[in-house]
Amino acid sequence: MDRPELGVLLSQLLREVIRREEEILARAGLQMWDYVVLAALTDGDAPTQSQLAARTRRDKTRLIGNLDHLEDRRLVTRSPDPADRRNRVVAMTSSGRAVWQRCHEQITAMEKELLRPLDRADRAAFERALVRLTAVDARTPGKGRL
Amino acid sequence: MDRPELGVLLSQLLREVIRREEEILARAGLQMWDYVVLAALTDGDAPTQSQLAARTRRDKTRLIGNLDHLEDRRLVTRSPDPADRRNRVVAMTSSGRAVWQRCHEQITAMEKELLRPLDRADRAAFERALVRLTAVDARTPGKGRL
DNA sequence: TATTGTTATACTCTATAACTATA
DNA sequence: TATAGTTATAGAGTATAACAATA
Repeated sequence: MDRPELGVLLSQLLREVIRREEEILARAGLQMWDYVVLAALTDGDAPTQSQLAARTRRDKTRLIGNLDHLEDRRLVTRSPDPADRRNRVVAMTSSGRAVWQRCHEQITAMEKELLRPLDRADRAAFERALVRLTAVDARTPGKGRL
Repeated sequence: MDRPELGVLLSQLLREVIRREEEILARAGLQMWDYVVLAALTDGDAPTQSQLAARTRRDKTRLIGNLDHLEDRRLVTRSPDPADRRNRVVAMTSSGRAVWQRCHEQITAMEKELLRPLDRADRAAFERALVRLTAVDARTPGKGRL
């Protein structure tokens, strides 16, 4: 059975996911990449901005605007590391965590709604497949638009 | 069971698909969007460029560069419609079809390789799910970077 | 006047290269 | 000298508006 190419299917689906996600994030005053950066801090503080850039697969220079925005809104802090004052430790504030959590919950609900057309088995298989496929190979560095 | 958000998984996977696809297309001297436009013509000629733009969900002005490129390489033709000479009928040449076919085969092989980590049932479910999910809602018009 | 295809302009996003402050 | 973070410059990609040809 012939199906459209993966590139077509995936870009179409991702576009829709982004559209719905931006709607949610806009209500919280966040842009997509703000949220990505914020989300990367739920695992724990970033010892340096470069490290955070690598974690989010973004260029360190592109990260700065997001951090400025998040810091202005008191969702994260940048504090010089006393041990090496060139480094800035990036940490989530409690307010930042609250904003992230609210967004994350809404996104989870959005995803559930999006996947509703699938029956339970297919949905499980779909999610399992996605996780499996993205675990395959070493991630490429932080360039590009995705 | 918690999994990463769909946006993360899909963008990661799409990035990898694009990376591999660009490698294939580069060998044929095609850019990604050239290929998308070319592929859209396998279903049949486009009566107007606007119609082709809609078909590929691209802006009509962004289409022009691709058509210039494809026409230079004699992969498509643009001919004024005698019935309404404002319109240009866009058609694939036989050479264009051959180039497309070769790329398409390589891409199909690439996809098979990419999906190899999945067992047969999951792979089928994954493809079925993708097709189902992209059929859900009316496609958004031709703006944006995806 | 309206429409198709094209060109021109402005704007956004990304990549690269300076620059600063620490070490 | 080298590194983390920042700022500045240039380039690519996209959106919008103007334009020429045809209806």
